[in-house]
Amino acid sequence: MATIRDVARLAGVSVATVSRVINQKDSVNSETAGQVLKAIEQLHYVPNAVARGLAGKKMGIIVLILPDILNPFFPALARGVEDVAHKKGLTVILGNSDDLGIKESSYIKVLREKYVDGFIFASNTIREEDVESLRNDRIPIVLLDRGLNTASCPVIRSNNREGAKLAVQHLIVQGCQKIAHIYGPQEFITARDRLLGYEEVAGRLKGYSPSLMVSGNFDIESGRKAVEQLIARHPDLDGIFAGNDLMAVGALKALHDRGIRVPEQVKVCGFDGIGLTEITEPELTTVAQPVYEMGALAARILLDEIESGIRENTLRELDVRLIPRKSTRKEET
Amino acid sequence: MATIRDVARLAGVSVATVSRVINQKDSVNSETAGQVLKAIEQLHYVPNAVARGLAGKKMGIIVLILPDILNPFFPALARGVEDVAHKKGLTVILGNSDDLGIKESSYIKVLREKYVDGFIFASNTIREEDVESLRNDRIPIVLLDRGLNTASCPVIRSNNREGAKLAVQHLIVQGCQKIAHIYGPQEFITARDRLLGYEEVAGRLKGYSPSLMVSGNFDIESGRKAVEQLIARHPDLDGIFAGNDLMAVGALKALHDRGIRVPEQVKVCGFDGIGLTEITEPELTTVAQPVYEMGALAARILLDEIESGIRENTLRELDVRLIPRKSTRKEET
DNA sequence: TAAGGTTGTGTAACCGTTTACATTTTAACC
DNA sequence: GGTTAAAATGTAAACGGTTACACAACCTTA
Repeated sequence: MATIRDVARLAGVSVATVSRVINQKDSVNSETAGQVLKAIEQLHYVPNAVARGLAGKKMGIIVLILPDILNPFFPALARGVEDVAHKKGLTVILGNSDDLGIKESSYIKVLREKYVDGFIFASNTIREEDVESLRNDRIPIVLLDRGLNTASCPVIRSNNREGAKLAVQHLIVQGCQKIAHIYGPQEFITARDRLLGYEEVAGRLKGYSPSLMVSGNFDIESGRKAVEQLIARHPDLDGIFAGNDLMAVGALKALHDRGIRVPEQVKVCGFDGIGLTEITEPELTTVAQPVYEMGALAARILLDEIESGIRENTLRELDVRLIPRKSTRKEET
Repeated sequence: MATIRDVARLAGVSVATVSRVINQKDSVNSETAGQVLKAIEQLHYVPNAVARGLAGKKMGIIVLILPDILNPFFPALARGVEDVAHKKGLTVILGNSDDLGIKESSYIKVLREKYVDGFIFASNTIREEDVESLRNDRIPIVLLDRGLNTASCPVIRSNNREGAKLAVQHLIVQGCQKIAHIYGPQEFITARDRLLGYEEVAGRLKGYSPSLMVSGNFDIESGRKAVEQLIARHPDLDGIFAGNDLMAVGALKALHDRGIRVPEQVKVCGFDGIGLTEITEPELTTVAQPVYEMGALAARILLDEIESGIRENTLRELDVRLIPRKSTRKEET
């Protein structure tokens, strides 16, 4: 592999000049630049990223830490990040944290020494101290789905509360009168906001009772179990709003197993808009988050900060949209 | 951040000695080593990975190139790779190629200059020349799902042909007599092998006809269309072996739309074993590949080669296993 | 006891860039 | 033409490690 010195020699200039041409920094006589370019061409010279990284403390790499790429919510996020990064010539390192603060810290420790340009955390367990320490070293960060309190960096999330309200209102319009909610782990702000949205709308219903809210873990199995509880408590329930799609799928399964027909007897609505929702029978109504766009936006914000060095610690809340499908269809009379 | 020179100064030795202690190379007096260790501790010194990378041409990074992380087959693969890599202290760069040779080349070009330690290609379109050029630079590679001809590097895949035979035999045992096959793009060896396995077993059936084989694209929509064709040609067909799970899901949908009941009238079997298969109604029988293990194995082989420098260009074919579910259930009489 | 091995350590070159600073050349103005 | 600013280029010191080579001190061994 040719080095910058080879190029300099062939072009009859110093390495500094070659570097200037490559980076289009400072001024270079256009004729000289031509010589250099020709030499670069001739030697098939490509600048070495590691040497650059060492000198400039930036490797052209961003890191995406998420809980688990196996969770069907995250591939779209990852793809959004990667597409934007790749377009700008950066590469993406992927880390699965399993929502373990320790694992996150370990990624940060290792990657910091690799001079990565920035981090995107889609994981809910990042430690405040880790964020602080990265900020101190002026390493850009973008957070997904975190609370406002962490106002020291840009945060992206979607409008979970509004989404939940949309879901419940939709169920009402479709004729439901007794609507239950399976909520996710309350340490996640997303789960809290969805619960709040539910309460705001469903709380006004005549048939409402706090016992219509049961907890789940954001996975299929817990959705299933939640339905068992709900049916026992409220045999007359006619609508379920699940805190995410996986739990909604579990609910669908439990209802099917008990011979309760969806949507005729009970209508079900999920949240997230993952691909699975088009595959269930009946297809699942859901409140779709713009997951790919969230990833892409996170990457763009991160890259902007990397390029400009300017922090914009704004909170961006993206709009969600309801996708009505068969699982909440009103029977034609 | 402290550097190796700070440590050397504090310990009263040369940087070479510090380096020796860190890397446990060459011999160092144990007393001296103690001093160095103490200094390292005291300064919270962590070696800089980029400087190391520049000197040693290895950044402690491996690359996983796959067609598209959105395809539900790949997250498990990625997770397998990442878990093994993370355990050994390496990080993983992820690239989506969209099965475009150009995109793969572009990743290779960029990443080579980042001194990545090795590549795993789960993408079917890597150019022979790219493989060659990496091999020439002694950069380790592992290939997934490629043919034998590319015998210049380790290849991992699962036993697609046996799996297809398992699937068809299972359908026969469940009572099917006229079994169709929806095959994937024939430029993929996986799709070819599955087709061969199908022909080998189904070809012996009385009702067999070449027109029972129709093509698909490994996606849901093409599975749907394939069924339309099949039903038109063979209204009496009673079994479908789809070349992958996504097409099987499409088949299920098309059958459902036409009011054909699964498994009573037609039985359906997929291939891959992705999570979706547990969510359909009826749940989908499938031939499961050990996807996570394939990823983990690929990473282990790669890391072995990185550590030892020894190439073992073997082809490993992993066993698949049939998971019988409702979509092929025989009605009790 | 002289020759030949180990063991332990330091010196300095090297990996391939960027960039602060110095120096030279050119342009611009009165 | 002389002064000054701007443009163009070169020199060499970072960036933070690894490692070939040299050398000293201490053992062996015949």
